[in-house]
Amino acid sequence: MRIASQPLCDRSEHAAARRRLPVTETALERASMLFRAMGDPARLRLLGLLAQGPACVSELAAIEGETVSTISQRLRVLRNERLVTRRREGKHINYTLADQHVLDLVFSAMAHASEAPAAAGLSEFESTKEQS
Amino acid sequence: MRIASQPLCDRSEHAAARRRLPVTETALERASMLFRAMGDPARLRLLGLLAQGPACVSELAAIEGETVSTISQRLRVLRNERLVTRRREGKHINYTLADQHVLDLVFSAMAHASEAPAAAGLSEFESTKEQS
DNA sequence: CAATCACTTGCACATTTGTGCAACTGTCAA
DNA sequence: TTGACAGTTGCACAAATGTGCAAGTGATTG
Repeated sequence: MRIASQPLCDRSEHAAARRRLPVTETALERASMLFRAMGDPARLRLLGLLAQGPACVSELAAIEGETVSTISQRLRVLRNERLVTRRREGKHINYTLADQHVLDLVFSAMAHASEAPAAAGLSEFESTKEQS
Repeated sequence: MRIASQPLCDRSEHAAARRRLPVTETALERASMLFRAMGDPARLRLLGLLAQGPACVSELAAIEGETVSTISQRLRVLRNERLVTRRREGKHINYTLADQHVLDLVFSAMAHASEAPAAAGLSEFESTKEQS
């Protein structure tokens, strides 16, 4: 089930023109897990809140208007990808962004997102100015 | 079903300590869609390939050992988030990374991912050095 | 000790997502 | 026009994901 059944085009010139990039398979796998963790509005909003300062679960639950359980689950996903860090302080457990890196990621994404008003009815072909 | 039913802790000092951040709800929504699009190993691998140069669908299908249909679907998701661009050239349609921005995002993620060897059995609390 | 607060987790359920097949559109060449 | 090639899309199905409830852990207080 992994073999392309349709006939292939022959475009090996392009393959030759590729730049070499150090992209290992495992790094790619991890990066995708990281993106997936951030790929949920609710979780991303949580990161946004934590970007403004540390907070405990029930605090976040109150702000979001969700159950503590739900928030805890969301934080668990973020924690699994080391996006947030947890520290016990007396009765509560405080969550914080793991590092500035995370924030950069979020801002980069928002920058990209605000450049183009999302995809809806974009023309079939963005530009069409070259020879056959 | 959106009201926290458990008793809340009172930590308003933290709320006061938050830094202001211009994070609109729609920007956040879009960013999460973007992350979601990148949150799949197969699609991220596609971005990795395109980072090395433009390619057409069947070329990518051959490299990945997948059906043309599958690759096309994956590219569609990336295209919806404006991560890649498409241009007809004769018989084929060439895909390219939309901009350098995208590459930065991927590299940032991989940097973060390689810092910590993914989460598995990390200690319950990363650090525990403060008063009650 | 028991009671309470703060949080986590097991489970069940509905929703979303990814995939391939088959059928479609669109391009080029004879 | 016909045929071959390059991609896309509708559909159905399996797998993954997000959610809340209820029951659990762990720390603090009486």
